[in-house]
Amino acid sequence: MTWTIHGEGHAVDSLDERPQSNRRPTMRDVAERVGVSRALVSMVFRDMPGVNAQTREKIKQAATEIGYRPDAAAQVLRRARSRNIGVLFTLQHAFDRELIEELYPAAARYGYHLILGAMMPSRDEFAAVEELLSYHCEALILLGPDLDPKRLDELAAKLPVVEVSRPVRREQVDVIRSADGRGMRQAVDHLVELGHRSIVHVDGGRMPGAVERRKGYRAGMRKHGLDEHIRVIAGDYTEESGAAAARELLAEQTPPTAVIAGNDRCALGLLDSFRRGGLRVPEDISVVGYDDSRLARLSFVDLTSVRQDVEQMADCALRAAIERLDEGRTQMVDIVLPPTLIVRGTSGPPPQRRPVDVAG
Amino acid sequence: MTWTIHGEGHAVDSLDERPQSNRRPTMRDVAERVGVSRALVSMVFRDMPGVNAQTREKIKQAATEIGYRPDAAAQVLRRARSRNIGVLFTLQHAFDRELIEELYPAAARYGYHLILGAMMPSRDEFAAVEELLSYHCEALILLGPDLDPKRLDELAAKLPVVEVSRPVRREQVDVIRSADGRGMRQAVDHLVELGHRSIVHVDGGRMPGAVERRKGYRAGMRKHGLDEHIRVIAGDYTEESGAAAARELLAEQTPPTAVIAGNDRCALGLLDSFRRGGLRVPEDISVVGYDDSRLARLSFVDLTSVRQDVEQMADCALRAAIERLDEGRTQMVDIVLPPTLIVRGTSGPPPQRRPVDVAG
DNA sequence: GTGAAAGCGCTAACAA
DNA sequence: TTGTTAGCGCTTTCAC
Repeated sequence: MTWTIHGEGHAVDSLDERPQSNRRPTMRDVAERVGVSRALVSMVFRDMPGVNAQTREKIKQAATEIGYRPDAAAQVLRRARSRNIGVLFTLQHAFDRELIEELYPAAARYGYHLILGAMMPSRDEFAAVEELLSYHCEALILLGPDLDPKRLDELAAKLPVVEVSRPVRREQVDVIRSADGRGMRQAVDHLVELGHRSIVHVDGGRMPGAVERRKGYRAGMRKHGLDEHIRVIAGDYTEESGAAAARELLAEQTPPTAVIAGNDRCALGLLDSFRRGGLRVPEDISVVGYDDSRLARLSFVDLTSVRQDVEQMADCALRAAIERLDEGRTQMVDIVLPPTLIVRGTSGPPPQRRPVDVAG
Repeated sequence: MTWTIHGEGHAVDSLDERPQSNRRPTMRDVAERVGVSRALVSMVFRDMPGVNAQTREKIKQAATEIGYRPDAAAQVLRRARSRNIGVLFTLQHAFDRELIEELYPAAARYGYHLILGAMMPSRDEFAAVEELLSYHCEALILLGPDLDPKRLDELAAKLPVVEVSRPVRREQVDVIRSADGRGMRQAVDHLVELGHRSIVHVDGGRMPGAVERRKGYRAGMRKHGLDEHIRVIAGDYTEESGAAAARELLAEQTPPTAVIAGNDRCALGLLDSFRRGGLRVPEDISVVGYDDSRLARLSFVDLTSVRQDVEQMADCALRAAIERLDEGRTQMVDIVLPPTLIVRGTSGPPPQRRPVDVAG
């Protein structure tokens, strides 16, 4: 291991370097500087009415001057309510990031704070949840994590829990999701309208929404009388699973004319492997994804995909938590938002072929 | 907008549903249950010596029974040191996630806690930093964010600040990065050894590490006497910029035989567009990425790429902070870790061509 | 090996 | 409109 270090680590006579041992300014410091009581400073920082505008201004300014900043720990400790909402995420899917992005403004709108809790191979669910609870989170929003039902019930007995995307069906766990079944049916409709009949689905196994998407695919196919063309290949929402499915299909005599992937990552694997296998998309085969992720929108991917309304999902998730927190709701709620099919360049009419299966 | 709601939001006579108004158990509850003092319980939870093993056991068990969990807010408030380290990230690049993943175990090793602060379009740097400071973070690790130098100096005057990947060169800001210049030279060496001479670099503009990578590319080319083949196309670490560069190159009479991308995302754009343009990789053109991200490792991408040692970067970042916190270091440190070229399937010998530029 | 007591910085109820 | 007061749950001396 080679490294370069500029500057050695020797301590100096700590006098001016950094205001060592200079404890952080407190409310008392601000109050004394202005010559008012601490309570008044507190009111100013909580934007409470009943403080002379001039005094308010003086206090704000004094605070800035001495670099005062409210102490979240003290606030959380003292207040009856923390107004903290914990967000448990895994960052495994681009969708997580998009949701978190939307959660921030939504939380601000409702006067709540978000506390992020990462769940990772190096940090299990338990550690993450404990941390969130130790910071007085009043509710939990779960983005990706695969908590087992028992644990979920335990948590939900203590505080409001909202699952996003995973329709868990526990008595006390709210669920926000998009109508995955409907989204899939839209995808099937779209392909059928283009003239496809042999449409395969590469699914997402046990991943969030995968069951509904699979069902939606089957229902959509049946609706068009394509029962005998129904075919699901097992996958897991990864590029690899898409690539594997593509290789399987490429090896066949009569590959399908269209494939609907469980999500965009899977679609990406399909796209790449089909093209490497010599198929043109969409001329030889159509591919449809799910999520309308950043990936799908890239000009060179240009993937037809089903879009979930992330902004609204974020808002609903927060609202679900807040309804329990502030409005006394105790009944479970399962909110299903409508998805939208975004047609792009990877879907088109099927290739002309000798009418070999006009049996249907 | 359509949605389905199962269950209506009417409040019930709050008696058994959820232990309403049941304040969370405190240390006092545990102490009373066991019949000891609160101080003792505190010692047990801090794993301090000097507590009878049996008593310790009884206390732990009582705590579990009543569902006691230490209150982080109270701890942070009371303790002289929070041992919290704030991590400011953007999630724009896969690298962020990998680093965070490694930071957790590293922090645990040193007895510190991580607090995540997301910086997003919907949440500016200021809000994120304020939040971290309000939770008594003792040091800040910056992953992606593009703080301006002035702000950086201000922060560094208050607490240790460690930049990962961005060599910012401020008097008091520690930097952990990999030797991007060296990594690029390795990439150039590799391609030259394969027989390439016309090697283009699609750079990363002002993104982290881009300057060094660009310099490394130039230096590498010069080392091999390929000065006149030096060519940098402007990019920004996105797939789009790679795709644009590829289109530009495809339109040329004599495209280069190899391209080194500023990062893997850019390489992905290059790969896709080259293939769509009818070029085979690596037979017609070689492509090398940077970061060795999850993307590069996908079997169907199989990208030759330069790997940064994420685990070690995480460890160094934490150590840099801790050296200032606990060991009195006050001199800036700039740690440069060696990268490794990972050769995969997108680089190979250049195509045989009429010897048109054997001038060099 | 154990317990009593004094706050950490802040909020909220009340009094002036 | 402003000030007083009593803790929130925990840590940390210091005395027993």
